[in-house]
Amino acid sequence: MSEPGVTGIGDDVPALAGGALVKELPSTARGLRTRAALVTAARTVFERDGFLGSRLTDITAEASCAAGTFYTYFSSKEEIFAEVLKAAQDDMLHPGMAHVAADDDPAAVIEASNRAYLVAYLRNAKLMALMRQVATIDTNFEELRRQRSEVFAERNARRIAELQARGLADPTLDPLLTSYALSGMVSRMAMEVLVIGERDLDEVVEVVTKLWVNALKLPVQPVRRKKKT
Amino acid sequence: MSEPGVTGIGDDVPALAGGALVKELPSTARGLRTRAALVTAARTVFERDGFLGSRLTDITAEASCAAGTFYTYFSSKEEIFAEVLKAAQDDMLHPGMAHVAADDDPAAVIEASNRAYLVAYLRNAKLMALMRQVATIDTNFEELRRQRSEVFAERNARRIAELQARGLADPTLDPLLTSYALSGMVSRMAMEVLVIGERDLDEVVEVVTKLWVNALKLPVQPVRRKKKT
Amino acid sequence: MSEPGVTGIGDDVPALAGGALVKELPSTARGLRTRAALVTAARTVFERDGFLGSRLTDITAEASCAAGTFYTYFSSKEEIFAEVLKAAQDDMLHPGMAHVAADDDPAAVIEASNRAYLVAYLRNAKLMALMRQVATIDTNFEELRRQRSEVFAERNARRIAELQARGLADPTLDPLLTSYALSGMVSRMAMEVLVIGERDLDEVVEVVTKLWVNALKLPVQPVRRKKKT
Amino acid sequence: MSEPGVTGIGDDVPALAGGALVKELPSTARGLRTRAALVTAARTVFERDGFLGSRLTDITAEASCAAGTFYTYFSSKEEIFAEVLKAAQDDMLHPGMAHVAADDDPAAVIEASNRAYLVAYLRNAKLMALMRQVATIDTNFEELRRQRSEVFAERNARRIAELQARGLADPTLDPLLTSYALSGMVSRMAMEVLVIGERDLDEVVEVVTKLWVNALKLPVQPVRRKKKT
DNA sequence: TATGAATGAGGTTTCATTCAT
DNA sequence: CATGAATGAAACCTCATTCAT
Repeated sequence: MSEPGVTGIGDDVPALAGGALVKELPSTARGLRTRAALVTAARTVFERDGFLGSRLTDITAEASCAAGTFYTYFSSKEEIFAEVLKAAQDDMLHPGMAHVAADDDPAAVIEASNRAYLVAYLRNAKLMALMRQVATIDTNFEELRRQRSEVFAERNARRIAELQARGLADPTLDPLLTSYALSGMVSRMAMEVLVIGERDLDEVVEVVTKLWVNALKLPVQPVRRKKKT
Repeated sequence: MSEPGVTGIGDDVPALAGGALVKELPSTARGLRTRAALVTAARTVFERDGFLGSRLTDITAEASCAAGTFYTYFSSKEEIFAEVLKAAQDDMLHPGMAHVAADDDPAAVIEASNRAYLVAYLRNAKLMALMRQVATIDTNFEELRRQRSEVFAERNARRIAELQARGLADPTLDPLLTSYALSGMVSRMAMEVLVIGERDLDEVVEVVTKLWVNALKLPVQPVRRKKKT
Repeated sequence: MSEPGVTGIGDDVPALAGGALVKELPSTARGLRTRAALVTAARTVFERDGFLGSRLTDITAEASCAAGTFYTYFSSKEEIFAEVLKAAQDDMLHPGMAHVAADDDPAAVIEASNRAYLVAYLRNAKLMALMRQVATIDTNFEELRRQRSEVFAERNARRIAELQARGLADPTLDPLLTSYALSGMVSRMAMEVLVIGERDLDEVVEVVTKLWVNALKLPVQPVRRKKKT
Repeated sequence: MSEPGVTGIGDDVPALAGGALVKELPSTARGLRTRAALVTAARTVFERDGFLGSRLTDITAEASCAAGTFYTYFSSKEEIFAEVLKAAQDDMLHPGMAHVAADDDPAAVIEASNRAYLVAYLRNAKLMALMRQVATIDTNFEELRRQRSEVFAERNARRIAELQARGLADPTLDPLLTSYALSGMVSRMAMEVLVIGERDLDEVVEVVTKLWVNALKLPVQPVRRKKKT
């Protein structure tokens, strides 16, 4: 969910801290309920007050439980934030990415991919902004973010290389760097133009797709226009 | 300095707070010296520990003065940070942007522009990272950043429109959105690939320039290769 | 307790701040104990060092708790001072005002009233001095004091008007202004002569009562001397 | 000026600190000018912000001089405040107390005396409030205030004794205590009713005079009504 | 598990006072 | 005498974290 073409936050990228120090899941039903309430409350509070602006007691208050209860399940604000991300990721694993026939023309695939990404971004805009903030504060999250970008960039780089191999894309472009640049471009547009600038989704999809196509010098096929979301 | 083609941080974009509530400059030489020492110390400390990680006493210690002296010149960490930005901006007003003949082919202009931007970015990489952090923390700086992006995006949009008018660029692209996208792309590459990824400058210049050229569908002229910086 | 004839600090005069922003009472016994300890400690410290001279840490030290604990229950020195006043008020609600038969002669009523006031004043002398100090510092307490004076002045004014109606008091006196003057006189005597001047209580009671009686031109009845407290 | 019948602040009561530690007067004209400017500025600032609310730098700023200059003439806020009082006292030494023939009836003398007091009080209301505040803060000023009250109370006590000796006043009243009570009454009315309550001067003069006369049981002479101010 | 009071380190901020120029 | 920058002690206040119940 950090880069276009993505279908979830972090996908299978391993969680923070490697799992060693993280508290175990509660065994009782009540425990599970409380824990879940805390995670939900944390997302609400974080989105309302920002990561820095939130106090643990705000979160426990929002979850209607005592301050001390927090430490039954988490050991820090960072840890519960990671949990919020994970929950959101689960919620985004099935972004309903329009299935495009594998033999579709590359431009259509790119457009579908970009649209799916931007739609998901918009739906989780606040969380994305939050993630951006936390990444500048906590090195672990910065690293997490970087790892994800890399995963996606590499995936897209493979696609680009493939298109080059099929003689469809400009062969003089370095696939990985190109992928970083174009993926970053879409991600940037999502925050700056779509969310902050409040531009229309279709407009943004159109322009980034056109720029991808042009940049890669893909041959333009007879347009089979897709209906809007 | 937030977007490619830029030659300074903010250029003539007005500073934060408009100057009304800001403490006035000291009248004596000694005062000016101390104030300057604080600004220098602040940059050092901020770059070393981050904005959040820095305490005012770290700054005064670095400047070898008493804690109270800070308040003689500034009223908050935010205020001295703004001053650090301003000082850096002055330092960057003459980035030695390679002069390109006005009649040069557009690709050459774009390349020069991108190179100048990336070089300046690299030189102030830590400050840029800092700015990114502060923008996610303090709305005023976020706004400042946005205003600057806008200025540059609009400038580049005018260039693009011009190229379209001259029949050199893809006329179907919306100039402003395209500008946002491509400018953002370079800015993103600066931080992610050049600074964090530690990729070679020339490599990055080459790829972003090629992508600009392709994206705009500029005609490629016989290459007159520029010497490296 | 600010004016003669009074039987408590503020009686039913509403407390400062209306209770809206004030922290709520703790729910546990331990919390109530700590809170009470703080209020007691505050009174001790305030009476010893004055309001201005007291630091919050003096209060928490006296209450044997950590500095931060203060903020669990109060948000400022003013707030805990209001609480000290309230506690004292409760302590003074039953000043054992000598019951005087309603058909007693007015002079006897006045004497009993003045004596009750002065006795209570003496018992809370330090707190009264404190209140005087705080009223000159904090507008809210000044206002509180004023409201109380008004309440009592009006009550006494009604008594005076009644005596006038019964043909017992000088009918040319404005009841309200007279009440302000005579009530203020007793209150002043309490602080200046009784407390600071350390004069004998009976002496003061005698003179202020005689002055009230003379001033109102009450008829003097055959004296049925009351035994001293 | 602290009690009725008074014609100046402190009259000849010795100044604070006995004169030992107090800085000497400047010898040059410039010095005298600066010092005077500081005293004037101090009164302005104190009356505007209260004693506690005023910072030395506010005073020097108001006097248009440097912070350090303050210490050329005074060693503390208290010291300059004493100086403000002294200056005001000089300004009030000639309150134009209506001259009353010595053989006038006592009631007329009392009325004239009360009126003069209340008029002067009104003219210096802010300073009086200030004095009240400072007296609760600084023991020296409290003592100063007490000494003055005493001086006036004793003076008035002598008058009362005289009236008793002439068979004009109730001989059963203790002259000193009575004086304290009645003088305090007027002083109290000045602040509470005249200044804070904004009642009409004549009204207040009338009631306090009548109460004095009644309280002392002075014989009422055929009224030779004085014209109002 | 849940509670919520208690803790106290750690930062900020003020301003009377000094002193070199 | 005047200046005004520098000083630094002193107080405030917050909030993550612990722990007895």
